[in-house]
Amino acid sequence: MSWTNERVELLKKLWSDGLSASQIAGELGGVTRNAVIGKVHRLGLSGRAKTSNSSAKPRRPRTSTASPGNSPKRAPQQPQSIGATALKADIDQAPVVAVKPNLERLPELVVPISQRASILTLTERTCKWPIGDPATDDFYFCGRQSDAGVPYCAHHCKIAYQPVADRRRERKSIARAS
DNA sequence: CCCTGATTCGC
DNA sequence: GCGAATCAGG
Repeated sequence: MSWTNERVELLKKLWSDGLSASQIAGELGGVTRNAVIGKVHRLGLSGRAKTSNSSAKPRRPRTSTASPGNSPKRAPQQPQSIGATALKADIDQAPVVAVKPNLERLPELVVPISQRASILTLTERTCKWPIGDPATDDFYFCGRQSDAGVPYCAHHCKIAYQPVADRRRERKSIARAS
């Protein structure tokens, strides 16, 4: 992929919109976030918000990576984990909205504020399990680490994708208890 | 580990 | 000019 005018314009727009380089790379397609960052710099539009005062960055010289003689051959683009992709496919089929069972009985774990995510900070690998009431300020997403392509952290995956049989059994035992 | 942008330098 | 590799930092 080359940097056509259209792609450059889109890059400029998304960058000024505050999207991260990796997000922009995803939008554009066919480029890595490194390519995006490189282009941003060449365009001279780096450094949006984040003034980061001490702009003097001593940058160490690169430790020479390959001997000058042999052709280094870039590593192939990592094709995204097959396992994660497969799992994502499964999950996409799962009745995500329908689950979240017995929340009253399952004490919601407390997520440290620093890890909580808002709709704006969710990424491919942050847990998107909603906590609290969306209609109030007391609402956030779990935001902890999740595997690539998996929408929830390990804890919430357990809850969300608990086998139906288990849930039925659990529901029965709850009914029995009450 | 995950992520972010910044920089270098072979191509 | 391009962007992978690498760096520094959160």
